[in-house]
Parts: sequence; C-alpha cells; structure tokens
Amino acid sequence: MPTVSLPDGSSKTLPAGSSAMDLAEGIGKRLAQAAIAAVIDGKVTDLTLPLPEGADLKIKLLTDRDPEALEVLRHSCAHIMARAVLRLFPGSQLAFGPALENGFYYDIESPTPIREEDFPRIEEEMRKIIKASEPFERFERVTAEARSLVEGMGQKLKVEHIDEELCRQDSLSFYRQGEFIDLCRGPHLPHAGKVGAFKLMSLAGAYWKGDSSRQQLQRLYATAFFSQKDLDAYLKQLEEAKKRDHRLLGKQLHLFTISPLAGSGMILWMPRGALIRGILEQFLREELTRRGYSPVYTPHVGKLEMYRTSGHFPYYRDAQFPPLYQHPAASALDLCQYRLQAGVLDEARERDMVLFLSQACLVIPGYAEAVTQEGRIQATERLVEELLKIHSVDMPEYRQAKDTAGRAKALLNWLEQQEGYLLKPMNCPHHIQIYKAVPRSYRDLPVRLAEFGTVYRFEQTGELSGMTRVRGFTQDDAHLFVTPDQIESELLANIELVQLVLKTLGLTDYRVRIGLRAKGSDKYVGSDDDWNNAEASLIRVVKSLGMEYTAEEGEAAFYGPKIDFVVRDCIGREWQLGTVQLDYNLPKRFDLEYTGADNKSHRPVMIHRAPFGSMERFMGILIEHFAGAFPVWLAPEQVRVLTVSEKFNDYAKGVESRLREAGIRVTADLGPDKVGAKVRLGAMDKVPYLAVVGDKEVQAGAVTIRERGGADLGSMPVEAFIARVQGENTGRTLPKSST
RNA sequence: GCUAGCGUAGCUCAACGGUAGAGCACUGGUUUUGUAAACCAGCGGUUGUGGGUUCGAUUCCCACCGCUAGCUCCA
Repeated sequence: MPTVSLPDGSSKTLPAGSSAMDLAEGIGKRLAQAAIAAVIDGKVTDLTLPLPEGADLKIKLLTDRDPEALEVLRHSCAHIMARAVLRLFPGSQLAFGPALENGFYYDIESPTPIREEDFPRIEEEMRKIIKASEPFERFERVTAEARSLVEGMGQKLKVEHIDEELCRQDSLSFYRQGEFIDLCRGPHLPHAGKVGAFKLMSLAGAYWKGDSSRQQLQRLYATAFFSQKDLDAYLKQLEEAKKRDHRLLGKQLHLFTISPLAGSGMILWMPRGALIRGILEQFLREELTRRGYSPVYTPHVGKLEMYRTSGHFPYYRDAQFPPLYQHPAASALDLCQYRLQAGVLDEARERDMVLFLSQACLVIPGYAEAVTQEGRIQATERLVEELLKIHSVDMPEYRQAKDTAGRAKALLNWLEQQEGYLLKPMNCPHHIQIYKAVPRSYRDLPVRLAEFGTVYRFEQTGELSGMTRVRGFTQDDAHLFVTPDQIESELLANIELVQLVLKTLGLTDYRVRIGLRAKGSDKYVGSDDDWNNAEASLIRVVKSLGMEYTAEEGEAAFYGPKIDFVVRDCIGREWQLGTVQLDYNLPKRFDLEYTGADNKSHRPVMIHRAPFGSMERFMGILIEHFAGAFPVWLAPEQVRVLTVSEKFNDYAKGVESRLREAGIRVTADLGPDKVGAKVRLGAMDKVPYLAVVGDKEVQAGAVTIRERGGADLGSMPVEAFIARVQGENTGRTLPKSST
C-alpha cells in the first residue's frame, strides 16, 4: 500500500493499485478535474499509472498552472498533430515529436510533402481530435512484441529506432488515442480535451536522428497552451520580439548594411554603427591597458604553411575561403592531395568526403561513378596525372611513389614548396610569430598580445544571418603566453574581464558553458594528459567563482577546452559571445619556449580569449538588447537640437557648437517642419535627448530637454545639460530598464 | 550545403496572363510653427538576374543570385 506525502506536508495511505488520479479524487473533485499529471519522487508521470509500492512517495499534482504541465500538454499535442497528419497524409512515417521550450515539433516523412498551405486543414483535423477528448491510454509490450507492433503499423523509422537503440530495453511503452498508437515514453494528458489552444508555426527540414548523411524529414513546428489567452500573449510577444531584430533596426537606424555585391556575410559598418563599435573598442582598450596587455597588429592573410602547422588549414578546410596559390595548377592539386591523403575511407567518412568535395566544387571525373574506394582513388590519381601533364609540372617523386600514401606525400611536398596564402581564419598563428620573434624568459611571462583582428571564414550559405553569423568578422582577440602555474590566475582574470564587459553593457541574461572534448572522438589534437589538465583547470576556476555553468561534451575547440558566454537573440537563438580557451597544443606545434629560472627551456601554455567575441555578433546582440535605443554613452547621436521655428536657427547653431566642443555627439534639425514633426523624427531615430529651442530658451540661454521615451526634463541652462551628458559618458550610464 | 518559403520605387506594402500603384523618404514651393506627421507639386521601377512557354510574362515553368525559418556545421 503506497503511502504518499504531499507538498503541503500532509500524508495519506492509499489502497494498493491506486493512481495519482485516485489521490486527486480523494482530495477533491475540482482538483481531479484540473489535474494534468503528477510528479512522483521528482519524476513527471501519468495520472492514471498505478503508484509504485513503497513507503512515503513524494507526490505533487500538476495543474495548468505548473510549467511541467505545459510540457506534458505540448508533448500530447505533438501526438494529436501526428494523428491528424496520418489521417490527411496516409503512409506518413513518424520520427520524433518532443516538447520544446516554447512549443513542440514532430519529424515526419510523408509520401506527399506537407506544405504550409496544408496547415489550416491539419489544424482543423486537430481541432476535431481535441473536441473528441479521447483519453491517452498507456500500455507496454516486451521489446520483441513492440517491434512487431510498430512494424505492423508500417512505421519504419520507429522500427529502425528500436533496432538501433531501444532494443537494449526489456519493454517499451505505447500510447493509444483512438485509432492512433505511438511508441512513446510519455507522460501524457489524461485526455485530448485539455489542449486549450494551439497553432502550427512553421515547416522545416531536419535530418533523421540529426545525422546529415541520413534522409531529411519534414519537421512541423507548433505550439500549444492551456488557454487561447496564453497563446495570444505568446504570439504578441513574438511580434514584439521581431521589432527588436537587429537586421531590421540596423537598416532603420543606418547602423550597418550588407551588399550582395560586396559579398553576403560581409558586414559594411555605416557611420552610426562604426561610431558605436569605436566606443566599444575604446572601452576595451582602456581595460586591456590596465591589465597589462600589449596591443599588436597583424595582416589579413598568412602563409598557408603557417596554417598547416597550426592545423587550421587541414582541419577547417571546407569552412575557409579557398587558398590563394601562385601556381595555376596548385589549387586543383591541393584538393586531390587532400583526397589522396585520406586514403581508403569507411562509409561514413566517404559520405563526408563526397559532401566536402561538392562543397569545394571539386569535380574529379569518374569519382561519383566509381563504385569502390579504390576506384575513387584511381579517379583522383588520373586527374592528378592530367593536371601535371597539362601544366607541364615535373614531379619525379610522384611518378616514383609506390602507393597512394606515397603519392599523397609527394604532392604535399610539392605543394609546400608552392607559394600559397590563406585569408586569416584565426589570429593566433600570427600572434605566435610575434611571441617567437624575441627570446622569452620566465620573467617576461605572461605575455599578453591583443588585437582587434579581422578573420574570414567561409560559412555555409544557409548559416549566414545578419551580424550574428558572417563570413568576415573582427575578434577582440588576445593570446596569453603563460607558465603552467600562471594558468589559473590568468583564466580567472579573463573570466572576470568578460563579466565586466557584459555587465558594463547591461547584458545579464547569459549562460556559461564549459566546452569539453567528446570522449572517444578523434577530432581533437594533443595528449590525453594535457586535455585532462586543461579541462580540470577550467572547471576549477569556474567553480571557484561560484558561477552557474553547464559542462558540455563535444563543445571544445579542436586544440583545447573553452568557457563560452552564450546569449540569446530576439527569436531565442543562442550565440556564443565571449570566450576563454586553454591551449597546450599550439605551443607544441609551433615549438614555443621560454627560459625558466632553472636556465632550461620550457614550453608556455596559451590562453585564447575574446570578451566581446566578435564585434559584429556582439553589435547584433547589443542592438537587440537595447532595441536600438543605445544608452547615451554609446548612442551615435546623443543630442538633437530642434528649433520651434527657423527664427531660432542661429541660437540652435550656437547650442550645437557648444555641445560639440564639449565632446557631445550632436546634430541640429533646422528644417521648416513643426516641432511636433521634428520630435517624431528624433524619437524614431532613438536619439536619447531632444533639445528644443524657441523664444523662451533664447531669452534664458537655455535648452528644454525631452528624454527618449517622452519624459520632459524641463528647461535648463546649456552648461547644466552639457554636464549631465558628460556625466553619462564617463559613467557609462545604462538606462534603468537594462541595468 | 539540405528542406520549405519569399524577392515589385531608397523603405513599408498593393495589383495583375494585356508593359505597375499608395504612403513614407527625397527635390522644389507655400507656411514660421512649442513636444510623435502642416499643405501643394515633382522625382523615382526593363517587377533580383538569365533563359523558356505564350500573340503578349511582372504574373506560368526552369536555372542562377539573394533573403527568411529550421536542419547540419561553427576554430
């Protein structure tokens, strides 16, 4: 007989086989009607499931006021949507249909593709299902039976999922709702009638099990709530959020532009945006000076050889602009070399390779047609031979090589002798050359080299997005070369710097992620010992600061683990801004050293860090954070002087020049418009202060200030106003709402 | 790169198998004004680009370019 204790501290003993629903009914009819699910010992479960035998279960009954209940509702609504789709699109294959933070989706493979114009009839079908208020009935089957059940339903993806993963379990659970049965862990609503409001949101592609080499399914995004009022509020909120979109505001406020002719993903900073960026950079420069950093400058391109040594060129090849070779044959040979070096590949790697070759626009005649691995390599080798012949390149080493590996080596040797450059994908190799230019003693460390360094990455077209994902961007980068016992104090100082930067801008809504390597993956370089040390250091430092964080495997850089500061944009997408990374590997690859107190040579450790991350991305996020209404110290136009009529233009010009001489960014609207129109324009341009001048102000030598947002600060002497603005400049004052 | 959708004046949008229209912005003029739009006139488009179907395409079809959402990727 289960004994249960409730959140109010009371406890009850129930007859064996009782469910949470029985418990609710025992407490009251209204509670039983309102109950959605139960939390039993911390786990959300169905109301109707018999309670486990055992003393003192902690039970909480969930109603539509609990956030966990909303998740249950959405998961159930995913089933309802899938059921509707199966009715309208017979033969559809179901994949996964989980709840999300703001809704849910279901991945579906339909014989006739679903289109957005089908949404109304899917919604109509869902309304019918909800109106019928049929219960969600749970049942279990031993795994073998479960498999034949889903097979009998013709749900091939579910069969695949059982074979690949679920077969390790003894039994599997299902939920039935009318004619619809779905393999599912649950929990679910008592019945479909609990769904108060829902809406299909969008349609997108998604790979089966998130694997880009598998088939692509259609993902139906939707959301659901307990009431229409909640849904309306959510939709309103989405609309409001869209008004903050930095792409919209960037255009409206003339902050930046992107021209397809200049290149997509290439941000062109317009004067107003550039002004803000300059102030941000100046702010950081002051902090860096205070912290013992040395500014450096390095060029936008570097020798290929340097990026071969660092590993960036081979590792991120397909995400870089193509290398710049002097020799006309070199680019093609380079790609062939890349393919030959890979050698015989397994199936998954061959898929990646085909993908890469197509992305790199490399056509190897006969490659696609070749059935075997050997055939593909032979096709590549034939192309190399043709290229060598056409370009009259004599490469005896290649001719004499006995096998593919030997030929790859020969090609590499030749390529390494060719003059080739790469658009800078990272600043670190350049900074490393600066470190190496001078013999270093332990007394010199830490060496902190800082640069606003612009880097270029060939992001996939589908990834480009405003200022947040671009192909050319400037990192507020620095590389610290430290002794092993300086690591933790420097990490600490840098995390604090990132925190200071975020706090100064009023960005408080971020999360901290420690990126660790994925165990068992071979995409990382360096020894296990170094990795273990590095990961342990990062975790220790973050813990010592008492910060909340998540440790995520597979989020490390290929050369080391990192701490990322992650924020969200106006539509909820997460972006990495500030980052602090620990690296034992590049110092090895470039053979860095310093002389220790023992007069012996030692290897420094590197810290890569960028508090803003990328100036472009940071600016994008900042525009959304302030909704374009930048605080006075950042506003490109701080004050606009408005004349009541053109009679006062001379006085206005005087005020304007006094403010400008005081270092304030000011303009004057001297046009023939009425003051109401000028105020409206100033408000739309989000100018923090509008200074109105007319007869009264001329008499008093004053300005009448209207604050952004409409507050009337009244009339004040020009000098008093100047002092106010200057105070906000030096204090980097934030508006009240964003502190 | 993949899936789906979109692309009309500087911006926001309308229309349509019979060679495009509004508001704002811009230019000129009238008005000289007190806190979110004074009035009048003018300028502005080979409907993203290139093909095809058609007597005729901006509209229908194809390719490319670009944008949007999501997926995959993200040093």
